[in-house]
Amino acid sequence: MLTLPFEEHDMMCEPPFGASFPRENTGEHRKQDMSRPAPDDTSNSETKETEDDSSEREEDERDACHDENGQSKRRGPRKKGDGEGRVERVKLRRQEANARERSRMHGLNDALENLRKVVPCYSKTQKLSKIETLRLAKNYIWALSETLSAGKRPDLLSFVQTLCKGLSQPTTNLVAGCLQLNARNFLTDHNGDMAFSGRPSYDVLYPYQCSDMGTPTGHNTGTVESTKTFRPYNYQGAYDSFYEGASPEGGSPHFEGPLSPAMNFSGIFSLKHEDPVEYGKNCHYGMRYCGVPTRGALAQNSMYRMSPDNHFPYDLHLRSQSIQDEINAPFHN
DNA sequence: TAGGCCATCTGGTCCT
DNA sequence: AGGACCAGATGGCCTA
Repeated sequence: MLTLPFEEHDMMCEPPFGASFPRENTGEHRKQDMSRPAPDDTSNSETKETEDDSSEREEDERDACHDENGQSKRRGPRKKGDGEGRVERVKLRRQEANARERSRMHGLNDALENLRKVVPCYSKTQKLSKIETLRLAKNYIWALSETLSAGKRPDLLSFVQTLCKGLSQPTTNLVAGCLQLNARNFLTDHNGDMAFSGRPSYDVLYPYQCSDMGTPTGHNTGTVESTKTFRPYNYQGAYDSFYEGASPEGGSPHFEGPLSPAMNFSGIFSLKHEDPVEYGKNCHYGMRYCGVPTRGALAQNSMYRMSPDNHFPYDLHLRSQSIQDEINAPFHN
């Protein structure tokens, strides 16, 4: 059963046996196919082979099978009619199989895209790679499981360290950027384990101005676009959102805005989302110096904000003093 | 230009 | 027999 329409294709130009067979002769045809994943490309008239061409080629290939004496290696009568019909059926089945395979892979990619939306670092403009998406999702699940089993709020750093475990450097930077933390603090050691490097330097403490929600200064391996579009993690000290979260399947958020992390980090986590515009306004995530004009407004809403008198290593200041104390505790000890 | 990522084609294998 | 799934090969695109 076909799930997608299919068109004539040049696939039969391929060598008859095995994808590993050298394809020097098919390179030009393949170039045109590769230019666009859409199945319609297969209808390209320049690459399309007629049935007659195909049959003739098969005949040529048969004739080409000669021994050193020029004698054909093929024995017996040729069933030309049946052969053509069979070739046609084989060709048709191959086209159908290709269409199904494309459809299957598209479904797989759709699922992966949905997964991207529910892991902490999501952007329409700069997507995580497939492998990184899977790794981050695994880490995310692991981190959430740890949180649940511990039965208490985790500290931000250990959570992010778990989140970034095994991720590539660029992805670590992106995730760190989403969380408004510096990637250096989450770098893996030589064994692949996370290693916290200690108190960050000044540029880590004050990596950027409030107007920019991007990746921390000096660690932006992403594009300029990414620094504008990644919305930071929301480390929010509130359990109440936990049961409000939409299911990843049914409530998968769709942000038309620049970006959206899929969750709040709140000790307990949820998929609750805020207006993307508000993310830009609120400067929720500390690690940024929030400008004076917005500071007053931020005082009520920001999870973290710069504060000259607090002792948190990142100079983060929590809205809730109790939460702040809890998170700061490990660093005071 | 090399390397990473991706989409697609392809043949093999398993299952219904 | 035919569909689903898988892995290898290939070439295009993008970025450092």
